[in-house]
Amino acid sequence: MSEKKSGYDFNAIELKWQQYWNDNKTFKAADCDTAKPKYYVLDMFPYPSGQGLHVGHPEGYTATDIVARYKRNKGFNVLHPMGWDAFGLPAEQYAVQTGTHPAETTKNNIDNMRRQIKALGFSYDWDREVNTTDTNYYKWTQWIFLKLFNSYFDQTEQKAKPIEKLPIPKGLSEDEKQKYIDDNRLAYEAEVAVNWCPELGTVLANEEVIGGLSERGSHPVVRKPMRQWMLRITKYAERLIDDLAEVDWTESIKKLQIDWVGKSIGAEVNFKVDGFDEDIWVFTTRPDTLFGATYMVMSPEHSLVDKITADDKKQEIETYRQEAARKSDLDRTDLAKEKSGVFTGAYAINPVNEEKIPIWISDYVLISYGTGAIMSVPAHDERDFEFAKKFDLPIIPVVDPDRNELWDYARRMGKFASEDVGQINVKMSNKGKEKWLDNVVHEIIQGRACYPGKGIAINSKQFSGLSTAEFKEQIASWLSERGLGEKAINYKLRDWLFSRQRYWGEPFPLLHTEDGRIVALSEDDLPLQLPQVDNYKPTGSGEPPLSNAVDWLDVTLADGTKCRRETNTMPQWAGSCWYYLRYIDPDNSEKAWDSEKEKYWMNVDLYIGGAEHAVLHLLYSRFWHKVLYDLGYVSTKEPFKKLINQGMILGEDGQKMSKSRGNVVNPDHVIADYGADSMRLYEMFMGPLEASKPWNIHGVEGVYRFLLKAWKMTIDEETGKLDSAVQKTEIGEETLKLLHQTIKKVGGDIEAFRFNTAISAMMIFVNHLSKQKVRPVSAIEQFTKILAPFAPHIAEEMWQKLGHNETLVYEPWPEYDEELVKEKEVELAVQVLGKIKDRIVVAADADEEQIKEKALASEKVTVAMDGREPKKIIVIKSRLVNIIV
RNA sequence: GCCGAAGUGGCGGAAUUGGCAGACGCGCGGGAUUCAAAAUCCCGUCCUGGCGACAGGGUGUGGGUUCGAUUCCCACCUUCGGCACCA
Repeated sequence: MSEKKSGYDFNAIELKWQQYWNDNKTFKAADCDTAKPKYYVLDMFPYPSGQGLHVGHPEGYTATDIVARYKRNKGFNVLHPMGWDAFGLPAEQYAVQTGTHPAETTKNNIDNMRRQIKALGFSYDWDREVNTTDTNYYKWTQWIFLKLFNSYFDQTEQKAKPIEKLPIPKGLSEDEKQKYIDDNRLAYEAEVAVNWCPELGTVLANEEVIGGLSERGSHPVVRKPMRQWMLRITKYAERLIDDLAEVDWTESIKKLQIDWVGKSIGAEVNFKVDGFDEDIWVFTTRPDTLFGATYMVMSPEHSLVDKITADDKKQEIETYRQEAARKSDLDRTDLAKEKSGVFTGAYAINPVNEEKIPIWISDYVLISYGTGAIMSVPAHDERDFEFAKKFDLPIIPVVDPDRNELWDYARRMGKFASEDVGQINVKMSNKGKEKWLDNVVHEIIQGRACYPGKGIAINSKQFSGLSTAEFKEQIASWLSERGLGEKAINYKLRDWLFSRQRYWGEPFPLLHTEDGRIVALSEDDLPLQLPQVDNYKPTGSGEPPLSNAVDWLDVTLADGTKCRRETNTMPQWAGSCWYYLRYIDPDNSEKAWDSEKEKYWMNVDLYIGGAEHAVLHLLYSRFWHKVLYDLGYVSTKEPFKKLINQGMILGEDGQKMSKSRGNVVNPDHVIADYGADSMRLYEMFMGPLEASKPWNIHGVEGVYRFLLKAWKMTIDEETGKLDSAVQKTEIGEETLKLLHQTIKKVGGDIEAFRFNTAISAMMIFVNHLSKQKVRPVSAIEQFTKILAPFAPHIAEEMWQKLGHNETLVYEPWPEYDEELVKEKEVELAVQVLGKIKDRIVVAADADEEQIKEKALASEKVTVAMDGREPKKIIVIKSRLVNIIV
């Protein structure tokens, strides 16, 4: 399209100003400038994919750019950086297929995406660009890893400390001492079950496994314990929840994080195994139902299963375990609707009543949560109830339900788990409801139905009659006194599996000695560079690709000890966990960042990115930040003050954009046809930042027309100079009022991230001003300033044509006068009994009496009142009048 | 199943300490300009009835609170996003 007859040659204008900003380093952020307040605006940095930018990226980037530019106008020293989260699988897979080194692929992709991002005119300080795959960057990722490795978590102080300060129990041998230390590090090695695909020779992520088969090629996948590096994020569970109070995030994102951490309070209880000298610990949130525990279930992976299984059950147990191993975590829950399990032949002793209860294994018990074993109380747990029904195990009720809670529970369930009670009917009469509840309670205390709620204890010896809450308290002390259990807190959050069997990631700065010890590199030996390899595939035995780097692999220490390097690499999260800190001091070769600069810039005032990172990235990042805080490297508890998740931009068909649907919009084309300013403006005009909304190319035309109109009200189409209607005169009353209203609205909307309505206000102003025969220069100048954060190129060009030589990036934001914003006269709706009958115009400061008088004087109102007397007259100033008769 | 967000014209959306529903933009209809078209400009545009002034209805559905509800409360339906037996 590229309509340039109007003189609005956006391609030329945009190129010109991008060049200007670049040459003049207009957006360079000054470190530690105490003359100005600082403002740190951060985008989630992108993975440089071969597809390049999609229209979703610029949405968040435009929002932050508007804020960054606005804050500069408001006198802030703004830090607004950009970089690349460049490790990751796609470049590695491309390397496997083509032999191209991932570094080369990555560089090309970055060059392309940088070009695309620059074409949108964002005000980044490009001198601070970071790249997680750069050795000068990942040197410090490795440095942080060493900090984790060389720290432990002090339980009483609830913080990380250097490992040298770890108190070591007396009387340990050298080996035991070493093991004790290693077991307390924040980074530790463990055998964990991973999704192993023998055919592909690699470990797969949960989402790469579908129905027990690999997503690529449909090969069988099994759960296999493998040696992995883990990070002790669970130590920070409590603080990750508590410190959310300090940040300005929406309640729903906070809740997402809280639920992910998944704190639950209960007790761990010790069950002896009958005939063995073994203990099985179980975690329960309902220690008050111990008397109702009629059997026990262990996860198939539980370490005691082999030991306690009776000889005649071994075959059956082994078969079941193998079946369970074949299922991924997802399949276990999704496909296994019907409960399954096998009896081990062994019995446990219930500590409260010495009853022998059978021990089963079943895959509904997860090895990774709690202790990997549960006590089953079928009368008060739905899963246990289902299992007991299926295998005909006894059900002993121990809670007489609280009737209110039972009613709520039954209503939520929609039905009740017993055939003998009729369907629940929400519209039941009170009497009917009581009768129905009587029946249900009867079913429950007969053990024919399950009720998981609170109530009064029954069948629990000396504890009978206690409320659930009292019982929990008393049983906890009772168990504790006898050494049979303790209060305990469990979290759904697991320690972070931090190693990957990949090539394209940060190498761990660790050595394995011949005799099995682990030695960390010293900080002086960093960076540990990624070696060249001929083959990017894992070896057939599942060894990571780095095992192929023979020259790199073997190391001999100064004392002659022979070592092998760690061949796993870090996950993509590692680099993105701390990039916001490197932006503060990106070229520092002595330190990860200077602490004066850190104190000046942190924390991040505004962080915008996709909702897909609302849980993991933010949790991991916050975890690292807290460790760095404990060790004194950062000055704030939390990294990100204000967080916003932008919504998704859908295709024109309202579907998620994807290559297969063919509905992907390429920003390059939009910029070529309508310009970057139109692209930016449209992405903000579509709707609220946080909502998902469909792309519509006609919408781009709409905002383009707005820019064109703004251009034409300023510039003469023929001469390219100021239009003759633009004159140095006083601004007329009406225009002045609208101008001040617009300044107020746009500023307020930017502060509240309501960019769509800010643009609409500017449209109203341009619609008004472009109709005026004479257009005062000062009105246009002020308008240009408020347009600038949204459409910076056209604004700079207009600013220049208005006779200014300097960029308007640092021009002060226009002030508005509250007096001028106010309307002098207002129109009120006059209602009779809530229905609008007429409208009256009154002075803005008219009092109630005057308004009433004027309203009652209306002829239409008189007709509508039909001779009745007003009983009450409600006056809402500047809104309406309602007459009640 | 659980948790979260949201349902407003033909479309994207605006309006909430409860006070004139539909700002702004798209699309559509009509007109101007043009040999004609594109572009541009002007007018109209929630629905129903009426030539009309006007009347009635209207914010997913059904109730409730209120002088007054898109906004608050209860129940339900639908869509999207997240989680997945967490004892």
